[in-house]
Amino acid sequence: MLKTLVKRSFAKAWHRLEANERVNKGIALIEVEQSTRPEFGDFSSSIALAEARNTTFSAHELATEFANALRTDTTTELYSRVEIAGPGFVNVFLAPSLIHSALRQILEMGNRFGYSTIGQQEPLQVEFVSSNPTGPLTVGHGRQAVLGDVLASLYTNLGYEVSREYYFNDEGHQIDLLAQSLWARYRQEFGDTINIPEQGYQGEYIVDIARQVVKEHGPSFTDFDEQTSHRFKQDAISRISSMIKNDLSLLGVEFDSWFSEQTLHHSGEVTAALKALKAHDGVYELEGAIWLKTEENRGVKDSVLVRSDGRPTYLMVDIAYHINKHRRGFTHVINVQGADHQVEQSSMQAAMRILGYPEDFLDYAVHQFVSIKEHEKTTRMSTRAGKFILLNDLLDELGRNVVRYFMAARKPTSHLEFDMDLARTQSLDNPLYYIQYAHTRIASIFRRIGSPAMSAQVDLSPLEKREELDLIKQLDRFPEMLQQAAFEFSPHLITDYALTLARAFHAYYDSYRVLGNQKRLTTARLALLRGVQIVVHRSLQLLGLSIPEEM
RNA sequence: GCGCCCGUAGCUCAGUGGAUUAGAGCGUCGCACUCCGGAUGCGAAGGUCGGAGGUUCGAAUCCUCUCGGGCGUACCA
Repeated sequence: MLKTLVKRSFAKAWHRLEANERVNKGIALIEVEQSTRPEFGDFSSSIALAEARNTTFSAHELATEFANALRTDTTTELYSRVEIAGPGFVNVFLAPSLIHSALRQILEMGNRFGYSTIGQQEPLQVEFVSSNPTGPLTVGHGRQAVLGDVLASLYTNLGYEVSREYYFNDEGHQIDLLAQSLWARYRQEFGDTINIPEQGYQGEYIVDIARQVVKEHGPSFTDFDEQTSHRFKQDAISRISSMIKNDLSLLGVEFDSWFSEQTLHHSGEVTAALKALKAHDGVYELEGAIWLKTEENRGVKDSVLVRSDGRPTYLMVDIAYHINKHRRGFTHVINVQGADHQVEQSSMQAAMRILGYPEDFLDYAVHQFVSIKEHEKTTRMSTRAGKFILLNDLLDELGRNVVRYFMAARKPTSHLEFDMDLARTQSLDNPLYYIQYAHTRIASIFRRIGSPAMSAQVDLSPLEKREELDLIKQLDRFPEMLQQAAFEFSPHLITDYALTLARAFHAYYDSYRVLGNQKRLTTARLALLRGVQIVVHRSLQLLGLSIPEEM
């Protein structure tokens, strides 16, 4: 990577500068950044400005010294020019041959470009969606599904051994309510006036399920006894979870494992988890309940683990679940969750601390909510009231690619306003198609010439236009951007990057002709297009979007 | 009250310490096709980066206060 090379050379030059007695030794942080304007070169450093105070030089004098140190480094031929500008910036202009070598590397790597081995195959789990099987997925879940799925791909790309998991709350109060709601709807089919419980589920889908039960079993369930309750529970769960799986699959999201909450209860892991917390002095009793000591973390008060009637809370079970994850050998766990789970996140982190797990074991990728804007009206989601826009409806109308793109293109910590009218009427002006079109145009030119294999040995020296060198520099940034997107839980960096790259490509392609009489030039430009194609391909792939050859 | 997130162009959003032109898409207005796919390109108009202080050589970006919006603040899950 170009930046790495530059940074290394800067560090070396700075090291030599430290021989000067007017400079303090060994504390400078070498910062290199990509220049924002062409006249500032390719990379620049403000190190002289930041470090002048640790020397007896002025910032400008220090920059001069530093620039000289860079220029006299004869071991490399990185720069065509080194300049000082403004109050003390040092700007370097890369030699074209160096930039060409970056493209050569991309051609050599092909579709492996951007992969990294940082993760060293460490087992990492991404847990996401994990919606209760009490109703179909909403657009909010859709955002989480896309976020989790892309993060999982990103970490795979960084060399982690990634597993996607869905945690299934198939036990507890909400499930009881679900069964009761289904029972009420079932009896209503026979004209009985049984009401849905106050906090129960009102959605139309419960009616559909009730009708199916009627169809299969008739009026045979006359009382809501233990057996019927159990039956309705399992029936509702299995039907709703297959709805959920179906929606996810339409979105292109596949899980490696589905973890059932019931298993934690049956295996005794919940009890064991409580015991472990007790052994670490992490709990206390008050008013007949057992509480977790959260040490007033981020303004969050202590939470109940075991109710006074002896039943464990959701948090208690969740702690057992995380112990289970740790035992399964995951060294990193990323939980993707909505912003409404803040308290749980703090409590869980506290529990992990109490149990002595490493600080980096558990991370939360938090995302804000989604609202749908349609005809100037904004609708918010609420599952229980039965008023929500279903992910399924969105997929039906817009298709997997558009939905995934819109969900991924926003910074997760920002509220996402999904503009239906825009998504519909402008689907042809959609940025997604603009990116895909870049790939298509390149695919088309290679089809036309019979798609010869592109050798990395090709002579790239004819690539001397500023647009060509800029394109290569953009391609070269790809791996670094991917790392940032992964570590900052920010898939939108990929969509931003891809859009910028596509723009640069379209502009270039419009003003320079690739196929021509000059063989060397044509070959070199084809190599450049291949490089762009590789990176666009990889971007779309990581986002889970289709990569069209034709549109 | 307390905690977290957000406030940047008409709309939807990037940018979270760097250089007297703060970016993109959509929308508006104008221009460019005998040419590798026009799902394209070029240009224009449009912003005191919610407000006020502060830190710094340097602030949309960091700190404090403040105004506005969202989400929490359950012996719900």
